Amino acid sequence: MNDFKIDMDEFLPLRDVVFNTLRKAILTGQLKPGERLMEVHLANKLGVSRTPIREAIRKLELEGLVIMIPRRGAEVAQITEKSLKDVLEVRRALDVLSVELACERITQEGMEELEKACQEFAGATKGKDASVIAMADVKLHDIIVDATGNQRLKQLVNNLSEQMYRYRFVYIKDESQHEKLIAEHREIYEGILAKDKERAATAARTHIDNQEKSIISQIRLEKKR
Amino acid sequence: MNDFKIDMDEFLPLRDVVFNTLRKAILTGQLKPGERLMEVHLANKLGVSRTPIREAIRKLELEGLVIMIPRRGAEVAQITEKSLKDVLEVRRALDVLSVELACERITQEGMEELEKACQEFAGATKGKDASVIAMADVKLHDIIVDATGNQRLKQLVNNLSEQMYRYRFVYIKDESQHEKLIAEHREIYEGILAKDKERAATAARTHIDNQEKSIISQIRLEKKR
DNA sequence: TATCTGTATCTTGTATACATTATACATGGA
DNA sequence: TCCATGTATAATGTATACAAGATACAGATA
Repeated sequence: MNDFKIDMDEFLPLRDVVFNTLRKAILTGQLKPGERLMEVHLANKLGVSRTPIREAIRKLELEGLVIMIPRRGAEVAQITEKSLKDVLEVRRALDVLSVELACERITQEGMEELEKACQEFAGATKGKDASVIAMADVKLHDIIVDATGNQRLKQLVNNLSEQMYRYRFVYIKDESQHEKLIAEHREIYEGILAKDKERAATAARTHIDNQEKSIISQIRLEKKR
Repeated sequence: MNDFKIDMDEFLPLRDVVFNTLRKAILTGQLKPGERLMEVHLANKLGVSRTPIREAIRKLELEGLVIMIPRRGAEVAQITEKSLKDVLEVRRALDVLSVELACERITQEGMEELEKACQEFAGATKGKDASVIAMADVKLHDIIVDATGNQRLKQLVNNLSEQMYRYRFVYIKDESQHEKLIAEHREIYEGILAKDKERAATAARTHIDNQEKSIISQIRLEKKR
């Protein structure tokens, strides 16, 4: 369709490139909780000056991914079991809102996309590549928030989801869970198709509940080590 | 209790002072939607260099209060009827979540504070000072989100609330609404007291619905001018 | 030995200088 | 008259220089 779709990062201001880079590094665990973010160090590593680094850090601070200590600088925020429960508590409410609104507002095409996404997710679980599965999962959920037509909601849900990317791979890799995940997605799909808010909401809640269990148990494992 | 409670802004980094200043200016309407934020201009006006100005703008950008246009700079975000409906749609869900969690988790002291806050709000409406009423309103809602014990939820609700501070004063000044507001607060209080989630949730929803009506009608008025 | 203090060093906080790009306006040609 | 193009201006994007506070460690003192 568009042969010129090159990497748009080339045209972003450095601060945004740095912001995306650092964020990804934090979310994937390359930068570990508690690790200090020293400006000159990062500037050398990324080959830019301190200015874009600083501006990126300001944004990460507001997103809650780093915490600032005055006159000492920034460090990667710790993720505690409590903070994760807090995030999931909010996300549960917003995911429920999303599917309810989707029931009201989704278009014919949206519904078709959603069905395709369900099938593609199921297909992805047949393969072994966790990142493919993760992408299929993201796409499916994106279709739902897009169907709400609420930009703010989409932004918030995405932000909250990203906070747990680190832990996502674990329950996505766990093959014994795949059938359950497919069924949960199916149930959400059916709920939206039937425009049955109650059913869709319940399914969304269950979906989050299961994620929460999986992630929390993983955190406890990590803590013991 | 603490005689040394001086203005802590003295000790904040300039970027935070600037951030708070600009944010307040936007939320109170001193900086109008569409108005450009030019760095040198602001730097001169506030008597600082461009660096803290830029860092403050990065944070405002992430908060959605300003939008960035590449190589052109920042301007105050426009608030459309659509964007306001989007924000309120999310806030409705989070306010409902807040009161439901408060039903489960509020302490004895919290409940007492809440009752006091209700009374103080009613008292404030007797006076003519809109900012006093607004503060009483903020305090009341703060007690509720605090009762949830969920920091993330608190942060998000506060952020979403702030987006409408500009319009708040209108329905707060409208004396004919005061009795209604007091009754709505009372109903939320009663719901939480009775630990009746359904009742509290319904009251919270009604509270937002009424705000929405009031603010939307005001925006339509402004648009006509 | 323990504690305090002073200093060296490192890091952030702030200001400023330089590079690059967008905008406005004037000038010329169709 | 209208449009295109060039140039001046002004803004942002980036880098660097300078100021000031925090940390660590050595040495002095009790």
